[in-house]
Amino acid sequence: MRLATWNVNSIRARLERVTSWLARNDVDVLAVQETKCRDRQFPRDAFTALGYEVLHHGLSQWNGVAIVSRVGLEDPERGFAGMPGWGEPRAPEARALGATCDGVRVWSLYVPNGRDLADPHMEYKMRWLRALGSAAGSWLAEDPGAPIALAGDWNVAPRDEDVWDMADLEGMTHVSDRERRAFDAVLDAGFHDVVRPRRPGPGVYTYWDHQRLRFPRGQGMRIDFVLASTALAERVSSASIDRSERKGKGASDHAPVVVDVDPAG
DNA sequence: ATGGTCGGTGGCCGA
Repeated sequence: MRLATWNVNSIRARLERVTSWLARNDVDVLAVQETKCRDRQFPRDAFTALGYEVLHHGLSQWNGVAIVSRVGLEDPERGFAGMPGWGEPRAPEARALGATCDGVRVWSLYVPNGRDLADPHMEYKMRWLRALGSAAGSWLAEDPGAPIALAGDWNVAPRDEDVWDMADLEGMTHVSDRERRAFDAVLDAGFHDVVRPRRPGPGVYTYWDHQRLRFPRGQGMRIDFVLASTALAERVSSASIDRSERKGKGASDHAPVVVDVDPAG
């Protein structure tokens, strides 16, 4: 099974890019983030025409997550148990969507952007990450051999080599110690970054800000991950980042991350 | 030169 994750930064603006990429790359399951639309606005027909089923969770013009699959899409879950909300009063946002695809529990995740270390959004991001780690840990406590993929835009660059220059990012979000600790807590709960061992850095990124000409300058960050449970990680045969999708007019600011998974033994 | 671009939307907000 070929599994991918991609923050598309508006599915309606990116529809041609995404569908043609799917058709060219033989992808079975795509976890999508930042669809930026409500359910009724999601362009389903373009995917069903290619033989995919679509599961979408969107509540407004912000956020929005989807899973597109041609190998099944069972037991949908919108949000996870204990997922924090935002606002006053607190309300859940469309940032997490789970479904089982050919026996693999796939989560499409869009971790909140902290904006600034002193911004209230930062506390929200921390709450959200900790709750995700806790939920993911409980799934494995229940079934240690479960094949689970936590796929998405984590808005955290967990190691120094995941960014172009730590000096340029001093005092910024994505690289702070507490964000990194929260990310590492998910790994400690029994999950594995299956891309880095196969795509060693430095200079391997998934995101380049549209602002400040980050892409032409090679100033990227690796913030999109497929974190696989041990049982799933053992089945991963290859992994890559399709940097070519960041090129040209009409590109998202993120590139797709692709993982190949062997059939269950 | 400390900005530069893209989305959503509706006359700014979010990344």
